[in-house]
Amino acid sequence: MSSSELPSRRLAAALRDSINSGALAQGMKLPSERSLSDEHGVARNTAREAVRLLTEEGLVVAIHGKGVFVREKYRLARSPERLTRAARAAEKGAFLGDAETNQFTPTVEVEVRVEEADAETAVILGIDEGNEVLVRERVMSADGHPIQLATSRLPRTLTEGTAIEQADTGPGGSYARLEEAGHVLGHFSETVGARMPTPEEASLLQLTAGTPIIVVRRVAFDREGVVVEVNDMRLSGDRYELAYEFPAD
Amino acid sequence: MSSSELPSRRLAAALRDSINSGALAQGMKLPSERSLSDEHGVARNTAREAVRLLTEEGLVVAIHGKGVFVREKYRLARSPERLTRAARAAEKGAFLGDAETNQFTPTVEVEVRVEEADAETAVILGIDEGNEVLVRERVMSADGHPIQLATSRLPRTLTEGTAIEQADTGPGGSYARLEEAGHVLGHFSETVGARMPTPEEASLLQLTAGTPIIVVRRVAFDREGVVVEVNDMRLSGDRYELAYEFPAD
DNA sequence: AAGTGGTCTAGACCACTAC
DNA sequence: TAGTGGTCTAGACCACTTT
Repeated sequence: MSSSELPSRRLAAALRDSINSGALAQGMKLPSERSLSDEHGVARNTAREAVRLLTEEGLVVAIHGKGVFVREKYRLARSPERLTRAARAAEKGAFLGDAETNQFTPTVEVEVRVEEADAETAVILGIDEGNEVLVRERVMSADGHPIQLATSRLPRTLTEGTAIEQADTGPGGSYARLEEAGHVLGHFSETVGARMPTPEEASLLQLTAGTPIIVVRRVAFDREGVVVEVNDMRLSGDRYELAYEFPAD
Repeated sequence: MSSSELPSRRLAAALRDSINSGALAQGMKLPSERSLSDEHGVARNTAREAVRLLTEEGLVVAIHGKGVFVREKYRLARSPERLTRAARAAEKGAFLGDAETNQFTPTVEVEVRVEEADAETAVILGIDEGNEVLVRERVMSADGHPIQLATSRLPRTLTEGTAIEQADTGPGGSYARLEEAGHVLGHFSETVGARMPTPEEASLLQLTAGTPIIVVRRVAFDREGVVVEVNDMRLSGDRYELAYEFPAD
C-alpha cells in the first residue's frame, strides 16, 4: 500500500506487502538482513530497523542464527461453559475442561503459599488488610508450551483444612472443594484487558517480541454474593481466545 | 531485579527499577538519551536501545522533541449490561451506554457501504458467498480520542429500507431497528483476543508503540438462533477493559 | 567455516519542541 | 538557538545454527 518516505519504512512496507499478498507465506524465511541491505542499498542497521518494525507488529519472528520467518498463527478456542457446575461434577477444573474441548495435553505447575492481604486484595475479597490469604500460583501448559499464568487468592478462612491448600486440589478443582465446604458458587465476574508482558511474563510464557498478553481478573461469588476467590490470569495473546455468551435482555 | 550482562539490558533494568519503585513516577521525564549515554558510558544508540526496550513493554512513551516519559495508565470500564434491551429502550446504543456509565463525550464517524459476502462472512452470516452484505465501519471516540474501531456486517435482506443503511441509525441504534423489523434479538456471542495493531490501526487509534489492541468479534442472534449481525471491534488496549458476568451453572 | 541474527560504537544529519 | 528524539551510516565483534 502506502510507501512512506523513509528507507526503513519503505523496506518494511515492501516486506509487509509480500507477506499480506501471500508471496511470503506463513513459516517462510525472509531474505537475510545482509542481503536486504545489499539489494536495497541501505546500511544493515536500516534493514534491521525494517525487520524490527515487522517484529513489533507481530508479523515475523526472528530466530538467532537461523533467520527471520513469517509468523504462524496459533489459536486455542476457549469454551464459554468452562466453569459450569456440570463440568466440575464431571471432575474437571476449568483448565482441564479447556484441554478437553481443545484437545491438548495439559500440565500444571502449582505453588501454594499464605500471604497477608494487601490493600487491593482486602477490598476485593471483602476482608481486612493484613488478614491471611491463600495464594495459588500456577503455570499452565498445553502440550508442553506454557500458555497461561494464574494467581488465585482466597480468604484463608475458607481454605484452612481443605485440599485447596494442597498443590493438587483433587477432582473438580478448588471450586468443587469450596462447594463441599458449603460455599456454593453463585456467579462469576470477569474483566478482560490486554497489555505487553513484563520481561518475567514474557520469559515464563516463552513469548516472542510483538506478542501481547490477555489479562483476565475473575471474581467468584457464592450464592449470597460473597466473594470467595479472585483469580488473576495472564494468557498468551497468540494462543488464546476467550468466548462469552450472553442473552439480549 | 535481575541485571543482565548486556549494557543495554542493564540500563533498561535500572530504569525499569526506578519506575517500578516509584522513583520515576507516572508522567515524569526520563533523562535524555544523550545524558544517559554520557552517564553510563555507552554510545547513544545503546542508551536508545534501552529506552526502546521499555517502550516495547509499554512502560514509557517517547515524544519527539520533548523527551521520554513514564507512561500514565488509562482505563475505561465497560458495563456488562451494555447490550440489554432496557438500554436500547432508553434510546441508547452500546457505545452511548459506555459513554454514560463512564462519563465521556462520545463521537462516532460512520461509513456505510454494500459489499458482496466473502467466504468467511458468508459462513458466519449463514448466507451464500456473493450475496449482498451491509457494512458499517465506525470510528468511535471518547472526548475526541479514538478508542474503538468497529466493522458490522449484516445480510442486506435485513437492512434494506431501514435506517440501518443510514449513517445515523436513530434512537437505540441498529439493534433497535432490527427488532422493529421483526428480528427480535435472542443472544450475543463474543470472542476476545489480543494482538499488535497494524500500522493503519495504530494510526487510526493514535496508539503509541507498546500498545496492543483488544479484538472482539460479536455475533448477534435473533430468538430463532439466526445470525443477524457480525461486529468486529478493535479496542485500544490501554483505554479499554471488558466486563462479563455469568452464572455458576 | 560460513551464514544468520544480536549488540555496540562513533558520528552525522533531520524533525520537532521550547524558549 | 538549544535540546530532544528519529533515522541513517559503516564498521566491528559476539552468539547461535548449519554444513
